[in-house]
Amino acid sequence: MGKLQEAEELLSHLTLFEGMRPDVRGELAQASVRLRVQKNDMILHRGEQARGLYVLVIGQVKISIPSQQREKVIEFIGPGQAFGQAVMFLDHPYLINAQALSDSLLLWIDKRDIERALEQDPRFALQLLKGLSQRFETLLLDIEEVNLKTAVERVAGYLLSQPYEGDETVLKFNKRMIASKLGLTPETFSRALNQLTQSHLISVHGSKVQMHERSELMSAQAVVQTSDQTASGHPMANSVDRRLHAV
Amino acid sequence: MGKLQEAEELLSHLTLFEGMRPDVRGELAQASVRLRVQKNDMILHRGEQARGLYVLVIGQVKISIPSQQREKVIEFIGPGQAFGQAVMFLDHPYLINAQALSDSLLLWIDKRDIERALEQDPRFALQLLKGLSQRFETLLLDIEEVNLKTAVERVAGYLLSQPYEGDETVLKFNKRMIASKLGLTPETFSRALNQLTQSHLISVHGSKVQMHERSELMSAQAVVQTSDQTASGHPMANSVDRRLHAV
DNA sequence: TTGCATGCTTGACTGGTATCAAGCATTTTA
DNA sequence: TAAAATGCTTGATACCAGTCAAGCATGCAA
Repeated sequence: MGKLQEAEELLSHLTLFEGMRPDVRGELAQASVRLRVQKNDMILHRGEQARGLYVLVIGQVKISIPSQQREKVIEFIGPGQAFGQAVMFLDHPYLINAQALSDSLLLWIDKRDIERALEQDPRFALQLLKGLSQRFETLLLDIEEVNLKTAVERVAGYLLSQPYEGDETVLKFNKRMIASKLGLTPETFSRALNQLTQSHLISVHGSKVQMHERSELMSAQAVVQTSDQTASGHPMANSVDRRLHAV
Repeated sequence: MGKLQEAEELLSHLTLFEGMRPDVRGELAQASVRLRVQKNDMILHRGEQARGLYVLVIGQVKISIPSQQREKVIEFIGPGQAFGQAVMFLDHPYLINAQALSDSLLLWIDKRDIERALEQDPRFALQLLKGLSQRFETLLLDIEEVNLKTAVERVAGYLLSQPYEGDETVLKFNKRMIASKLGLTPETFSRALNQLTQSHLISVHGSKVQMHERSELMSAQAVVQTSDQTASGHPMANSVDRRLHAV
């Protein structure tokens, strides 16, 4: 019966379970449920109670906030990433929907098994914390973008953040979804691509985008200032030193 | 020398350290640095390297994303809450600023001590995970609001979310900051309060806000749909049952 | 092949929020 | 108490993005 070995094999390749004690990982492998979903299947709905977490092994998943008028895409999940953790630890119902964008293979692990592993292996706890932290930071950056950047800037930023070959990127999702991820309507997204084209920074053919001058595109992205301006009215060479005078 | 007992006493009252093994908590208490900051002091800057985390014991702290044009307030931290964790686990520089809004007492704990405690006490890991999850959810809700609600709706929602006595709320921060938290300019915030006043839903006197009809104010808040519409084109009574046919 | 749905683009228009500017009120400083 | 800074409000205006609508291209189905 190779099922168990197979599951262990899967887990051992995922960052989330990296560095774990083999025996604890083995138990998780045994507890994990392997599931296949088809393109467009809903994996979880807003409002449902969370009973465990998901790890995507193969495929693509869309995380979004549903709304009658229009949904808001929060992020695209790729292989190796987990989702549904945050809510699991809080005993809240899900705030988000998760939908398969392609036929996918997932692992599902029950909350109780997660907590048991947590108790036995601190390295697993650390991996979970890292994963959550990563997604937290991503949300922060998204909030920053929506609040401080225009449509064209966000689109430029998105293009630059994508993997590319030569000067070409291929959009991995349909434009409607990318627009939603950037907090835009499809129309505005289309017009933003148009503007960048007019400025000779890119050219678009379907889902293929050529970026002619990455450096110029970066200036169009209007980066938000990243560090060490001394805070207005509170000059401070190094806040760590200053603040570590214990009381 | 009561310093150590004092620190232990402090920790034992904070949710983050609840349920910990006393000896591990003792070590954390010993490792923690107690620090006082004054109103308006910067506690940490964007771009700095994270070496540990902070727990607010007394006071108020503002977490914000700095920007030349205008800052974006992410959240207000109250006593008992931790901040700076997310980045700590990732070895990234901070994305945010933290500034004291009033004279405050904080604890600072070095990353290595946190990780040591993590290894020894899984309950601490769970508390950390819960804390991070909570803040993750909060960010999600903020993104939802910015994307799907108008200024007036966001202001109504904010007022309803605040603690109140009778029909009165007292705004705990200046309006400029609240506006930024809601992703608005101070002008728009002011006008939104005005609109709600014109509709006889509230009346404002300085930082005191009277909410005349909470129920009507709630309808002005235009709640986003919360659950179980069956997904367009993918009817499914209960996704858990359906998806748990393991492969 | 035709028909129909879906995805994307483009145009005209609207509207909500930001911006700029002025003025008042309150608090802080001298 | 006066002077200055800060916080807040209000008005006029601008502009960015959303909405509505039409049209085209592509892909899928009959």
